[in-house]
Amino acid sequence: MKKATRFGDARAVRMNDVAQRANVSPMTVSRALSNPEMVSEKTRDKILAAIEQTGYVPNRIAGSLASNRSNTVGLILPSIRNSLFSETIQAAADVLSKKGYLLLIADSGHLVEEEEKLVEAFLGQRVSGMILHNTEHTERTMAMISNSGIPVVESGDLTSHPMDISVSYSNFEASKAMTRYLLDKGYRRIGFVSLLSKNNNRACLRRDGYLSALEEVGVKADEALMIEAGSSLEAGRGALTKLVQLAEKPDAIFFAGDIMAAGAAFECQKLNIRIPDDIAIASFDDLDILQHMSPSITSLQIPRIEIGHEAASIILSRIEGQETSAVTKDLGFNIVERQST
Amino acid sequence: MKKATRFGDARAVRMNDVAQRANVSPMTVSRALSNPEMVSEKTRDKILAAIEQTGYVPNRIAGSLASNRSNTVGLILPSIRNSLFSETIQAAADVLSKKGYLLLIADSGHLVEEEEKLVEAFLGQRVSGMILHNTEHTERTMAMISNSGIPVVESGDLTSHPMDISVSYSNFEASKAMTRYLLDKGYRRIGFVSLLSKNNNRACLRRDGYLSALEEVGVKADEALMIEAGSSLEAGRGALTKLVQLAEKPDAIFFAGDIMAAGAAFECQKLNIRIPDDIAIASFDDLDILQHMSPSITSLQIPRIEIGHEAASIILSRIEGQETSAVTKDLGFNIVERQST
DNA sequence: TTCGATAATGTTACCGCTATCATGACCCAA
DNA sequence: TTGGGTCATGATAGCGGTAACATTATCGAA
Repeated sequence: MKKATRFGDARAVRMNDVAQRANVSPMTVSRALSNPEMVSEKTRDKILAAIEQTGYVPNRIAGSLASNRSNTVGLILPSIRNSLFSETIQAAADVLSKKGYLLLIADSGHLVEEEEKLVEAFLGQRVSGMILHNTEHTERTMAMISNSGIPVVESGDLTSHPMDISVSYSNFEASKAMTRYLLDKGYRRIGFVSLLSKNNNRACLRRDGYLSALEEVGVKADEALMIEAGSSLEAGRGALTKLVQLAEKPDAIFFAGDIMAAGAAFECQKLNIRIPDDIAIASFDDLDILQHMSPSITSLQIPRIEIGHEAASIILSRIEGQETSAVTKDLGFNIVERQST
Repeated sequence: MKKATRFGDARAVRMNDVAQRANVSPMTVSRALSNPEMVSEKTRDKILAAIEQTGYVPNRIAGSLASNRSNTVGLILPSIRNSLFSETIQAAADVLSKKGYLLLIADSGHLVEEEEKLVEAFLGQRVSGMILHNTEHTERTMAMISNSGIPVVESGDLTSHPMDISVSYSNFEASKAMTRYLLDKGYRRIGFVSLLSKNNNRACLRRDGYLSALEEVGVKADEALMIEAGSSLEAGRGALTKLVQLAEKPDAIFFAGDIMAAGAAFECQKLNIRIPDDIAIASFDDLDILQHMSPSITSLQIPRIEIGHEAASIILSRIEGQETSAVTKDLGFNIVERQST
């Protein structure tokens, strides 16, 4: 069965066509486009005119094949849907597009096997670099990456053993710091609502940070105060409901991710639980809405834009041949204190 | 100055290498990968083993060049940052990745000139299709697209003259319907907070829908009730503040986009303005948080996921050669009535 | 036995561009 | 005048695959 390629076969204008029209060799056209200064002004003008007339669009596929370079960079996220990432994506895309690079984006659904497939697909596209918002990978993923020789940034967490480049903040330290902050405020029964820890290393690290802070201060962790919830307003409400029904209620709750804290705050409003008098609330990600709620909610400010920006910048400088050997860039975090604690 | 290509020159394994190791011709390897059923099982096993051993990753760039097909689809958004789009992106990515296609995403910053550049870049990559979340384009953009012959979906608004395929809902009708709904509820001084209309056709269409509804019912539009605001919580608060300070206060406000209604609701809380008793509030996009707030906020439910899904599906079927000539797919919208009106 | 259909594999050319080296034009100092 | 430098351009040979056609092996029916 022959596929009816009814579309896409308007035979495209090639460099050769432009060359003929301009009365030069294809090579000169190529130069006029990628190294204009190597071509005399007169010739260049002729060529540009010919391009204009023919509507020529250079075929980067052919160019990439011939030059063994591509102008794409791959980005793999655990979930595109999570709007927290959109600032990171945008920041990366901005930096890259300024240098003529395009961003290939894909979604691993938090699965390392899926990530493996995507890495392979990206390498197949001969991306010039990759950003992985994840620090756990399959053996094969790591083998493929180290084999490829392209710059790769891991950005989900600051890892001590990056494959190549690490640009992030420490989930463990951030979580620990926020817990410390609550402890310093005098809270002692601190609930901890984790993201689903399955397939999510960052969720585990945050929990460990929480536990570590408690331990340092000598507060015994209480399993009953630690629950997991999906990343939604709904789940946040549910978690809050559960925790306030305990016989020994928490005096504060640290929501370790996403939008859960907002859901919980909404639920408090509904249940007439006063924040922070009855219960304090702290959040991990500093979503815009947290500062607008009444009361406004204390949270960790994560350098999301900087991560995208730095990751892309480092990749670019690597591509351009700058050494910048193995890099680990800690972009830190901030505790933004608000009314809720 | 020679660029130090210290990275990326681990000379990659080629199909030829695999072929030699498996004692077959490159062509057989190619077939084993893309049409396995054309190769005998024995040969296929040999080839797969060779691939495994060498860690071969097919070069899609070369494949695309030779076959004149690519496995990428381009998506251009006015702003990646706007989290409203993330569901659309994800839905499209899901559909595409199931068929082995990758998504190139870029951001036009609401500028048609930027869109033009991106379209050119995408065509340069020989994307198999494109999705543009916008219905206004430069002459050149349209020329390039119609020239390319690839399937292109416009998804920002249901337009009567799509370049090729239109998958969306009608901003005009949606806005009009919501305004009608408010009018039917008995509200007569209805404020309208628009997104910045500059470079944003959709914002204008929504405003027109609002005006049209008013006109139909014979309510005279009042300039004082119509203001523009950026798409942020902050801007929503500001808009509300302005409107309630008017001598003749509105009895309802329709926030025609993004997250502004939530900001306004927060502000009401702070100012002790009762919703809907003192003022009713309606929102255009049905963000998750609107249904969780107290009071919950009436809004228009836009088929964001369906748009991504349909757009990608139609493009795929076009690529595969199905006719589906010029398509206009109206995915509609829903008014979700809640406590705020 | 022989021929043609079918399945499995190979050969060749070429996709559209760029790296590399070769060439020609021009200029100036010796 | 001549030789060698510089600048602008051209010719050639791939990049790593795949389309299209060619070839060989295999097998059953005539």
